[in-house]
Amino acid sequence: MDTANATKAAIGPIRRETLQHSAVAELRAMILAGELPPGSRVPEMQLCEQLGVSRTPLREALRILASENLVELRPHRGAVVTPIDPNEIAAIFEVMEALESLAAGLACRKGTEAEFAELDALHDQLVAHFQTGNRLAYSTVNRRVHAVIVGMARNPALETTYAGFAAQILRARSLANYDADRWQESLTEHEGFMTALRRRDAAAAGALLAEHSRQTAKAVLRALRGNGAGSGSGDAASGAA
Amino acid sequence: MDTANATKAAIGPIRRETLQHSAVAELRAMILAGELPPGSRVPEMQLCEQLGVSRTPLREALRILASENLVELRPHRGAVVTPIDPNEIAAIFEVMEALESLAAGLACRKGTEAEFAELDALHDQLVAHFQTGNRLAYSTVNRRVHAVIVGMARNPALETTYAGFAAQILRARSLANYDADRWQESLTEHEGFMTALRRRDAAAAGALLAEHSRQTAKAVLRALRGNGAGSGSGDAASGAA
DNA sequence: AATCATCATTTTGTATACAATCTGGCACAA
DNA sequence: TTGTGCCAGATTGTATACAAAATGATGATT
Repeated sequence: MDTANATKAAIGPIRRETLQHSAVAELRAMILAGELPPGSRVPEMQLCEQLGVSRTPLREALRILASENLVELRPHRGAVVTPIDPNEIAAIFEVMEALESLAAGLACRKGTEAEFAELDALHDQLVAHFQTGNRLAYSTVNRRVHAVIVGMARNPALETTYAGFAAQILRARSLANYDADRWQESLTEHEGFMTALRRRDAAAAGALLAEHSRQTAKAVLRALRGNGAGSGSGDAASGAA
Repeated sequence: MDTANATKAAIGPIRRETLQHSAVAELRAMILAGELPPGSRVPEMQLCEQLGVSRTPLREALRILASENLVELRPHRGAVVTPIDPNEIAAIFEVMEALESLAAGLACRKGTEAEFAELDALHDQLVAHFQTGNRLAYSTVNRRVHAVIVGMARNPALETTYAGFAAQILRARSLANYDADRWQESLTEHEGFMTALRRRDAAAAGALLAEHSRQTAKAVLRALRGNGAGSGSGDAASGAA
């Protein structure tokens, strides 16, 4: 059957993406880009004509996004883009700290030479973007560095969980441009755990990445709370960062 | 959340649960009970008449279960109950170890006296069930102990993530009755981390719960692989437990 | 004037009908 | 016999129509 498919595929790459799948991708992009701001209502019919699909695939897409915590579904009351609750973000960072530490340790033991080389290359880009002052490029490469480290852990469960939390944090960051001083600190911390990674020192790398995560959390949360951009109601928010 | 629901329910228990929601609950129960065995195909129409709902809510329910990794959806090819892949389970246990350790540490700092008392009571039940030889009751209480600890961490993100992984592990356990010797070991480990928890010793509790998780992983994976019940293809499975 | 009940509008939840795709088997030719 | 192309059945993806619930406004009553 490979030959049959190959023949057909060679002639025409049969468009084979379900509408719901592309709807999920598009909506997720919209939300992560801040196009649909946190807390905004998301009427189904409006999105239908916006995306050019009917309600059925759109609703299924919303269910998927709800499972990623990108939207909230209230029965009979519609969907809203999940508001950024500083307490939720603080909680996510608590878990992220553990995940990054785990990832770093596993990466030291399971990463390939090629991956370590890629990490080095990415880190060089990071330094370059810092010196150029290109903030957007820096944070893009920054995310990629962490993603590569997580990937090196050879753990799909970890990877999926990490990606979900990373998306939430990205959303939180986008609405609170955080401290400029933090930039220098961040790079210094990157230098630190990169050194540990180059030595394949699992314990040190884990500890340093955890510390990096903790400092990032502190900065993001300070920006979030200072900004007052969140829509959540504060509670036991103190002890988190 | 119980209190909020209780308030409304107290005035008028307007039993209005959407069909999709109850369909999710019922299907999830079926899957976790092993009624729908891992790997089995799940034709939509068959489930429709079995649950007495139409395809629309059922499909949305399947999407939700897919996001929990309880079913897999292949486009145009239907859904199957997610097969138990020992490598996947090993990966989940790796993450669980980190999560349990995190939870124990946080629980020591954030748990209330009432919760610690509840833990003690549950532990007593655990001992009783062990002495009685009631294995089913033991494992039920066992799960509850861990759930309470996780709940004491006051971290919704952690709680949700933990619950998802716990469900997967439960499924894996159900199809491989694991070692009887393990039972005694398990109880001993429970005694250990309970002692640490009573002292509110976050570091020790974290370490002991991580160790407990690691030992459980080893036993479950040995049973899984010995049984040959999984459908996955083996790879880099060795270093996990 | 304020409060409560009632109703119309709007939005979501569900069912069903139609279109596209996959699977398996059959006939036909080499 | 073996391989290929094609067709029929079954299953999924999508659209639309209908039912139920929530929201907001309107009017009556106190």
